[in-house]
Amino acid sequence: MMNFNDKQLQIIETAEKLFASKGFDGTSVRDIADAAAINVAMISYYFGSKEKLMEAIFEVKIGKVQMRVEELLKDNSMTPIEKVNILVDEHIERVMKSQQFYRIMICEQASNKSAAIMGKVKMLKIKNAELIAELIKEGQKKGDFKKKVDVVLMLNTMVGTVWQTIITKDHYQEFTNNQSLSEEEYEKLLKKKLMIHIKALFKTILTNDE
Amino acid sequence: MMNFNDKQLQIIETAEKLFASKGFDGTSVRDIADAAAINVAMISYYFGSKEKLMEAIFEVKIGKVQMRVEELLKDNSMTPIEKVNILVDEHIERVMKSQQFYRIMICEQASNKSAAIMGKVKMLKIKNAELIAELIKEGQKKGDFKKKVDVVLMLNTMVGTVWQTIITKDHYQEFTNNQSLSEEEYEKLLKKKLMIHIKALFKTILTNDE
DNA sequence: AATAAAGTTAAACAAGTGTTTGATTGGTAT
DNA sequence: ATACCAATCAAACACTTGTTTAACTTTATT
Repeated sequence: MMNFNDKQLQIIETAEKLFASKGFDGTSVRDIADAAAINVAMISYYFGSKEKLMEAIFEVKIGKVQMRVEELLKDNSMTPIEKVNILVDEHIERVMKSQQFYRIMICEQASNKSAAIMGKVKMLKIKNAELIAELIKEGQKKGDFKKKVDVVLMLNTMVGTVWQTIITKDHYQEFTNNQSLSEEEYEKLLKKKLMIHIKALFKTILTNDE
Repeated sequence: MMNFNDKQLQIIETAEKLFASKGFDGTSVRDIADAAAINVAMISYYFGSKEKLMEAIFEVKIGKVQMRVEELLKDNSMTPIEKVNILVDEHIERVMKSQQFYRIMICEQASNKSAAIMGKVKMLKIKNAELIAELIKEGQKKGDFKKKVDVVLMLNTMVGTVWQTIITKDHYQEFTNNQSLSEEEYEKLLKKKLMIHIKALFKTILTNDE
């Protein structure tokens, strides 16, 4: 894991926003340099290349998520059920807060150009799936969860639903008669709805035996 | 709705594949021309620009989906429950079959650069949501479905789960101990799992009253 | 067969790309 | 003060981008 200095972090932050709104290819190194008020050469100087800058962005973001999830699952003052619920809430909170970044991530995953980035994402996903699978097992032993649970499909439903809701939020604001709300209020409402919706789905997935 | 001749359709088909695997910005008009064995100028000649070519791709694909959904929902030899199940199955079948195209669509949506394309996608989504909302109402009248159903969230769960499963299918093949399967077999298995999973979720969303 | 239109081409175009260079600055340690 | 090294800069580099041009072949119409 690399350590970045202030200047690098400033560039990373600026680039993250630009990549998110205009895409990786759609953003030139000069755009980044202008927005960050630095010279173009500094990007190559600090990161080696535009591609490596992107990797640095992912490294920072993914590292944070990884740490938080591990911390939560280690905590043994909570039951598996509680942990799953918090996992859902925090995932939604996180994605809603850094929508920009997740837009890049989606694009990168969808077009899987950079092997380095895909590798990082894959590692994160696998690691998380393993941790959560263990959590589920714990809950099964306690008798809280049913015996057969497909962890991957469950996580895909969470991640997928949240993503799809964010991506299409503008489409449906009209449809669901929420035009009167400010963007902030509407996002708050969406967040709340999502949390209830996904936790309800998880309850079915985890407990409804038949 | 435009009508395209054979040459145009050939270019559309080639471009679709390239855009899907390398992204819109990642694919040059020369790449397309080479792959389609035509001269670069033909793209401008037939479509006006690279951007308009992309729009043409979306027009063709979206038109097909729109028609099929409308046809299915009009059919009155089936109950609402049956229609919902078919809707799920056909969605999964469709996305699995044209994974390439859906990768572009996801990227386009995530980075919303082209207003023209976003407009087309939005129209499709709204139209479909309206049609399915009507279908749900029908089911509610018959007493098959519960009273409060959030159609948008329900659709987001379907679309999102399928998408996420496809995007990350490589990550998890190892994790779920399916390395021995060929890619074709693994996709078949995924498709089957997805259909069961989502229909189960829909059953909860549509009927589980509490 | 003559004329017009459509299709196709290689080459040129202007603009933008990521990266490197080599000079210059500013601060730190000798 | 000197030497040193990292930071910063404008400029240049080599290359790719999407699009247009103008010449040509092919096809269809009269």
